[in-house]
Amino acid sequence: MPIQVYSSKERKKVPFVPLEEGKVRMYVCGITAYDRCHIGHARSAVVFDAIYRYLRKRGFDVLFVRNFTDIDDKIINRAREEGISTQELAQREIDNFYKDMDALGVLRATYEPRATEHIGEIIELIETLIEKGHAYESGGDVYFRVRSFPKYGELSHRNIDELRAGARIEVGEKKEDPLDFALWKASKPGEPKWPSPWGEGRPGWHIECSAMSMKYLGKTLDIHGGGLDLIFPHHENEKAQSEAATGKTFVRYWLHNGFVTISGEKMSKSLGNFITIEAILGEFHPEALRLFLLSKHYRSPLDYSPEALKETETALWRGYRALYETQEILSSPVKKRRPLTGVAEEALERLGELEDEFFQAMDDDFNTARATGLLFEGIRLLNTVIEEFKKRPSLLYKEGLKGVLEGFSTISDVLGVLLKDPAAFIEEKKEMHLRSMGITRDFVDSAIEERDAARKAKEWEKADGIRAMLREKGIILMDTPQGTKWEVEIA
RNA sequence: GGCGGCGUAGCCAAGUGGCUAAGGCGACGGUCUGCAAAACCGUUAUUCCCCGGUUCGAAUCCGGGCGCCGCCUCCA
Repeated sequence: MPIQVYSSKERKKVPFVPLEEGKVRMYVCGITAYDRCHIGHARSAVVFDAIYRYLRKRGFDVLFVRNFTDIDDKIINRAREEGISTQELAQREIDNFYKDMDALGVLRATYEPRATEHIGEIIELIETLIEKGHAYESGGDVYFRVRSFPKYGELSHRNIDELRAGARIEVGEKKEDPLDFALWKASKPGEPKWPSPWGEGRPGWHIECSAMSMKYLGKTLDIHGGGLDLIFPHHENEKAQSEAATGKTFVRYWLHNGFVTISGEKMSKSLGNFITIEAILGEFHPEALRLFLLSKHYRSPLDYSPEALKETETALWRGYRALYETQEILSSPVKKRRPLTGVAEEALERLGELEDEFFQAMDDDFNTARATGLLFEGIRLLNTVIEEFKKRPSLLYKEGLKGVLEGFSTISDVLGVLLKDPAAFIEEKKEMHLRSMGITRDFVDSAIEERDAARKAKEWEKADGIRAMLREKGIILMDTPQGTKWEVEIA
C-alpha cells in the first residue's frame, strides 16, 4: 500500500507515487524574514519536519528545500523603521528562526536558499516568461499575464471571471489586467535594487519560489507545502508562472497545513494577535510545543491555549518518567530468569504491534494525531511492564523491553519527541526550577535528610511539615524503596 | 455572493460502512504508602449536534435543519 496524501488541487486523498522511484523532491515555503516567528510558523515547520522525517524513515531519498524570503515590502518597511539595512534585518530574523527551530527539533532542509542569492535565476525565468508571451514589461515592472494561462485557478478552485469581478482596479494601474501580478518591481529611490533587463529593481514575491524550487529540484516537484493561506494567491501564482515557463506539471502533490487559532480566533500578523515561539518557550518545554502541534491532524485548525500546552507537557513528563524507569531496569543487575507475568507478556506483545500501526497511521495522510495516540499507548504499556518487573524482577523483562524499545523509538524519531536522554531531561528541568526558585540542591538534600530522620523517629508531623514546605517551592517528594527522590512540579 | 471545513465523554482529540468508538488531560474508586507522590488497575460516550432516508448493518453514505469557523486581500 502506498502512502495516501491529501492534495489540495484534487481535494481528496490520492496515492503518493513520486516522480522518480525512491526519491522525493519536496519544497516548503519558508518565512519572510522581518519578524520573530509565531506559533503558526512553528506548526508549518514542525508538521513538514515530521513529514520529512517520515518519508526518510520510509526509505525515500528526500531532497528538501525550504526557502527564506529576504527581500520584500515588509522587510523594506521594517528595516526603514529600525534604521538598519534589509540584509541586517533579514539575517537577524533568520538567526532567530534557527534558534526557534533548533529548540523545536526541526531538522535543516537539504537546501535553504535565499531570494537575494538567486536574482540571476529569477531574471532568467522572467525572461523566459516574456519570450513566451506570458509576461510583459510595464514602466520598469514586469507582470505575469494571468489570462495567458488557461489553467489559472485550478489549484485554489477559483473562477478567473469571478476573481476579475472582485479585483479592485487601482488608479494609475500599470497592469493590463487587475489580476496580473508582479514578477519584477522597479525600485523606488533608497530601496535595495539589482540590475535587470528592465532597469534596476527587485523580484516579486511569488517568482523566487518558482526559480529556487526548479533550480534545486527540477521542473516538477513531488511535494509543495505551506500554510493554508498560501494556496491563493501565492501557490496559484507559483504554479501559473512555473508551468507557463516549462510547459510541465509544476507540483504533483500540494499539501497545506491548517491554521493555529487562539481562543478560537484566527491568528495572524495582520490581526496583531499572534503569539511568538519565543514567548511560548519562555513558559513551556519546546518538546511540549512540538508534541502539541502534532497532536492534531495537520489539516485541521488547532486552537492554542496555555492550558492545552500544559496538559501536553504533563503527558510528555509521564513519557520521560516511563523511559527513565525503563532505562533503570535495563541497567539493573538482575540475573534470575523468572518467567514474565501474563500481564507483562500481553503488554509486551501489544507494544510489539505499535510500530506497524504507526506506519499505517502515517501512511494515511501523515496522521500524527493517531501516531501520538499510539505513542502514549506505548507509554502506558511500558509502565505496566515496569510495574510487573518491580513485583518480580527477572532478566526476561530486560530482554523483552530491549526488543520492544526499537519499534518504539521509530515512533519517537519521526515525531521528534521523547528523544532526549530521560535522566538528562529530568535533571535539566530540576536545574531550571532550582534556579528560578533561587534555591540550591544542597538545600533540598538537607531538607530531605532532616525529614528522613524525622520519619525514622516516626515524627510524622515534622516530616510532613518539611514535605509541605518543599511542595510550596514546587518540589515534590517521592518515598521509594531506594530512598526519597524528588521531582519538580510541572508548570 | 462564490468556495471549503467542522460539530465524537467535563475538556482536547483519533476513528469515515460491520472488530470492545484510539490516545491525552481532568474527576472518582482501588492497589502501593505511616500519610503522600509517582505508577498501575477500574469507572467516566449503549452512543457520535438534530430530524428523516439508504442499508442486513451508519458516528461513518444521502437529503434537510441548527450551530461554529476559514478562504475569496499581505499572512504559516
